[in-house]
Amino acid sequence: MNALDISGSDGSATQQAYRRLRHLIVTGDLKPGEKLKIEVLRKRLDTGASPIREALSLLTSDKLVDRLDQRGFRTAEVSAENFQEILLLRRTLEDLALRESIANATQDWEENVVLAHHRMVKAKGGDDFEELHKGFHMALIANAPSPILLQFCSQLYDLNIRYRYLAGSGLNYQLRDVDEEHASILQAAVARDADMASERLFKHYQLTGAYLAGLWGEGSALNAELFGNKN
Amino acid sequence: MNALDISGSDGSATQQAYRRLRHLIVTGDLKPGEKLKIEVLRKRLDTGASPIREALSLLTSDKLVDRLDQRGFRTAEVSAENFQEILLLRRTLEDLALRESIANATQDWEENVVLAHHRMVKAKGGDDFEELHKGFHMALIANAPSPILLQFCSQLYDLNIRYRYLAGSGLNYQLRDVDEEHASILQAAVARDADMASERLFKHYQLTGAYLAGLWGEGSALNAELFGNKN
DNA sequence: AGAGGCAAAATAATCGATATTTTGTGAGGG
DNA sequence: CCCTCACAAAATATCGATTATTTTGCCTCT
Repeated sequence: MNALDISGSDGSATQQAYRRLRHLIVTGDLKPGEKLKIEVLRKRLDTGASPIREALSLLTSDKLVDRLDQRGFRTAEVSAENFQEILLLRRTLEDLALRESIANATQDWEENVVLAHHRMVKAKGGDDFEELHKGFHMALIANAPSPILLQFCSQLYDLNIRYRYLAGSGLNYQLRDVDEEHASILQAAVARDADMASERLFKHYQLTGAYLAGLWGEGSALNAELFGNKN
Repeated sequence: MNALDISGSDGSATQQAYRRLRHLIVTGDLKPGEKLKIEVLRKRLDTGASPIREALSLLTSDKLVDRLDQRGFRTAEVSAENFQEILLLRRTLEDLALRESIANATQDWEENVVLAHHRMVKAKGGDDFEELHKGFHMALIANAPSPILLQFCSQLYDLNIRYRYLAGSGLNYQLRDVDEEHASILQAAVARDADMASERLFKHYQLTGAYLAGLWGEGSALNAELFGNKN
């Protein structure tokens, strides 16, 4: 790669393709269940077939893409059951991780959490809010001495935001006082109060879940996305 | 693929390579941290570079292989911490899954559990005991309405048996009365007694963990495997 | 008219070769 | 004597084309 290449492209062609495809899927640009033809993607991303293929393999690990034995790839289907499962697992696993993280609290960890929160608040409404929001949640649990658990949480987080985008992004997401919820979790975590932090995180998820589940019930746009076009 | 091809090879070259590499890694034939050179593996498995590459990508999802940005692949490292984490996560997640599985018990499920147990007992000492043992454990939790959770359990199971092989297989594994442990779990599950099944499963893991951890303490062969050759 | 099967097209999987990157080695300078 | 830089060798990543598989459309036969 040329050293002068300015585009946000670090890493190999595979990595680029991975990030771009991931974004297309998470944001719903590539629809659930849509067939992913190598040739089409190759042209769209202007790269070779090998990087595409490898990127799709990587996305398979993230459960964003399904591989059909000799019939290529397609984006993972979505369903109410899948959504509920993700929500439930997140609550369980992040609670677990949060408790372990606080149990092993250090000053470094605490400062990172504060920073992550600050950055998230500052970026409210911005383009990279989503990323920073994840950053905050991951920072909270980052001190759990359990890399595998953390990776599960990260993966579930990504699966979840896909549903958020399918539900019409987080546009009117701020109806609730999410800021206050975040702040109170931060405060409990910094105070090393695992029970309180856990309780507040749990409530945060409960509300988020109710919010998104609500979009389901009312003949919403989400249903169209979910069951409309499966070309 | 030729229709007359008799070898246990269904599926694509990639799938074959995946299964064979997976076996080589889990059984310790490919040592922890060992560099996986495409060219070497290509010759060893007598296939092309592309299938090898894709198989390694798939194994990355299973956490059996690490991908180093532009420096190829190597088998995942092992460590006492990693082992303990796997053990702990398995206990937590399988307990969760078991309770959900029993809560949704059906006759089909019950019969599958009984069958899986029978097959495992029958195969004691046989070549496919390992596979059937996993079959039993997965059958227990299979009724949990949570495919993602089940997949986490399956993955953790595989990571765990890798350590068992590294500890010198399960040769003298039968010192404990594992049969009795399994039977008692089966009995509790069939009786729909979630608490008792959970308690017995937990104890089963505790004993297994102690057994394997014991191999660690005493200047064992495991340490040699773990810290000996990292070529 | 419908079912079944054959042929053609589309698509995925695989291969062989090329380009890029990393790693190892040795000479020159501090 | 050690460190740094440049070059050479090795290995990986990527490309373009070939091969194998699946799907689609059409035709025949009942």
